[in-house]
Amino acid sequence: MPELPDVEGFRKYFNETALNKKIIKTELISPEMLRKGSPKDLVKYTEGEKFISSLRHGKYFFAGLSSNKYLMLHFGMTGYLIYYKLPEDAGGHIRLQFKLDDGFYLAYDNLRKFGAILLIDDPAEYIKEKELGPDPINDGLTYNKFRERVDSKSGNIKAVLMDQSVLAGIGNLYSDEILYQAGVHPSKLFSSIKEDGKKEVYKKMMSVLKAAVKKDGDHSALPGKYLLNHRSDGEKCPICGGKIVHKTIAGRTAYFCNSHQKK
DNA sequence: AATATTGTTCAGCA
DNA sequence: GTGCTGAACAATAT
Repeated sequence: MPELPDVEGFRKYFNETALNKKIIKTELISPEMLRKGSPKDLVKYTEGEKFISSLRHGKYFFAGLSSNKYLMLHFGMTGYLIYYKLPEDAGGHIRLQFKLDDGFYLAYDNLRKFGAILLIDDPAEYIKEKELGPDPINDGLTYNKFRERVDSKSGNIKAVLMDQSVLAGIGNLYSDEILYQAGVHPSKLFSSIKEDGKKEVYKKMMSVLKAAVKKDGDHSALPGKYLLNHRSDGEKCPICGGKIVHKTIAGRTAYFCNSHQKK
């Protein structure tokens, strides 16, 4: 699930469950997911420490620790956070588990081991290292700023929206959703879109992300006119009655309406 | 049984 | 340097 709205949902969940709690025990069940540093250090800087803050940039989540370090989690395609009292209520693929001082556990579950676990010093530095673009929600991205980031790119609009160095947080599903709402074909070049269309892409990007953040990334809670709940071939387009089709664009499976998103 | 999958990164090529 | 494609990563569902 994890694109910007989903990860923001995890952050909220973290705030409601683990923030300001002390870690009694740290268990790294899948040490290969720790992409740098030693498991020993992960334990050293988390056990006995408190979670004191949380932040998110794009699809990256950071939990601030009282040891002055940050736990960075990337969720890949299948990661999520889960809070539970009984270990049998944990997900089936727990990779990292914290026992908290309230008797509950907070864990990072990830079926496929894409994603990453890291212990870092400074989120801002990490974001710079990764060359992540601005986060449209956190950074209050204006239309001018959006144009500044996107205008220099020559790839198709879907690829540009998904490029984390242009903007951080949009992936396959939400890029499709934004273009569907804006009525723009995913394989169009941004430069070939008329002024009005460009503005529409920006507006829909902001409104779709905001709406999804409000629903904590829960797709089924989004309005019926969203493509997210109609991502399959031959479905009737809830906006214009056209047909939903798919095609590989920017290396991913793009779904779009073959009638109101014209090339 | 072959194929697809909400993400990232890298090699190879134009 | 830019952009595109395909592969790799890993595990599951259809």
